[in-house]
Amino acid sequence: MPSTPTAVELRVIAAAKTCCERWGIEKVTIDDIANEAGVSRATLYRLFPGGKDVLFEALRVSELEDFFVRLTARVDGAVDLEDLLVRVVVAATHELRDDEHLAIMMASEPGDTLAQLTVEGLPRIMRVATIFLVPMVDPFLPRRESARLVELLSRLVISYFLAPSDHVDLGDADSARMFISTFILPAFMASLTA
Amino acid sequence: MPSTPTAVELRVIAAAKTCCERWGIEKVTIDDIANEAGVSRATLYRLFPGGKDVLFEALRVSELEDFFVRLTARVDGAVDLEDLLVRVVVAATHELRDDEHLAIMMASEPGDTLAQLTVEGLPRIMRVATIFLVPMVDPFLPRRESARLVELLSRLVISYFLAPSDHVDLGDADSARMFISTFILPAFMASLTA
DNA sequence: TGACAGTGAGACGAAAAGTGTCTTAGTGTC
DNA sequence: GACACTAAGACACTTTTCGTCTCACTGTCA
Repeated sequence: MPSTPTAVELRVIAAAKTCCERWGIEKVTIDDIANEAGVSRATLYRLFPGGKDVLFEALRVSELEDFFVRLTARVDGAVDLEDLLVRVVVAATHELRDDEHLAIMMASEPGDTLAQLTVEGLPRIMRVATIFLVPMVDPFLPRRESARLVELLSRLVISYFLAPSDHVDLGDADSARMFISTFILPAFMASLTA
Repeated sequence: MPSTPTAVELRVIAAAKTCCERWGIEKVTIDDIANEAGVSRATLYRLFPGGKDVLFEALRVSELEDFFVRLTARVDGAVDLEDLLVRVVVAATHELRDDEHLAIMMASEPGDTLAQLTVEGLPRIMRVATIFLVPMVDPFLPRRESARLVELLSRLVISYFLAPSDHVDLGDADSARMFISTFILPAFMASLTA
């Protein structure tokens, strides 16, 4: 939604991220972030009216978009729906496992971080995931089905990331392919256009 | 000076250390520490009247004593003064370099941490260093000279730790021996009893 | 059993920190 | 010279933190 953040906005968001990693979201103050960004408090409130809440919401959206931009880059060249889904799921799982900021947050503030991956944050994740992934799935499925599929897979990737299973490893291509062809694709078979 | 801290005191001090590493001394509150220690705020104030200042002073003394206890263990069996000094200096330098807590503090709050190694903290360091080291040097020197020697070496170890030199590496036994025999021992020659 | 030391919980007012809005003055651009 | 944008900081307000206090509870020892 934030069409294109300006340079100052990006600097402030980056500062928020830095401060957040250093002190945890609980301990950060608006002043900390303003100082880190080399920006006055007035400017910060002008850019993000609403203060901390709005700013951190922007940070999360920004991170989420970065996440999917990287993901998209790693998924190019899929030949069919199964191939596409496997690549997306595997890449997303690896992205999550390699996300340093996420790891720091998870270690220092598990409660808030989990909430951002589940109850509170899931709607936003779904929204951004839909924006990025539905267009990729569209060639293979009717729009309504694409959205349902993306939602289903997003939820599953997060769930298996948070609580790994003995039976499936969505970070492994073979395992992911088996999982997807067995449990996911059949439900969408009737709608398959290709 | 704290004859023997009780179990509760030790738990509170450990909690202070943990919180300090997690949030930095600036951001920690008494409540944080009390919670981490599983102790009520009332108890904390009862144990450390004066609050944060007194508590962190106790933490520093505690760390300092641990430091010298470890140091003492690594210096056993010196045969003469030069040998003893080399061992002490090398071991102390390694202790400093390997001190994780110190590294974390230095990274997150360089100002305060440096102050604790120089202007503000040096008197305490000298005091504890004297208590631990003078008895080890005593067999070789008159008491007054021992104290002066310990002070001199402590200052040098800290200085070379904070700002390493191209000419001397006090973490290296040969280099330290050269340094000590050239620049330190001659000044105390006249007093040598052995 | 009853005195007693040690504790957790939490109320309390005071102090400090943080918040959000505003004004002012300065800077660079058109 | 008008303009947009900003840093600095004053301001009233809210929230957090502090330090002290009381009170009830729990074990321990006599």
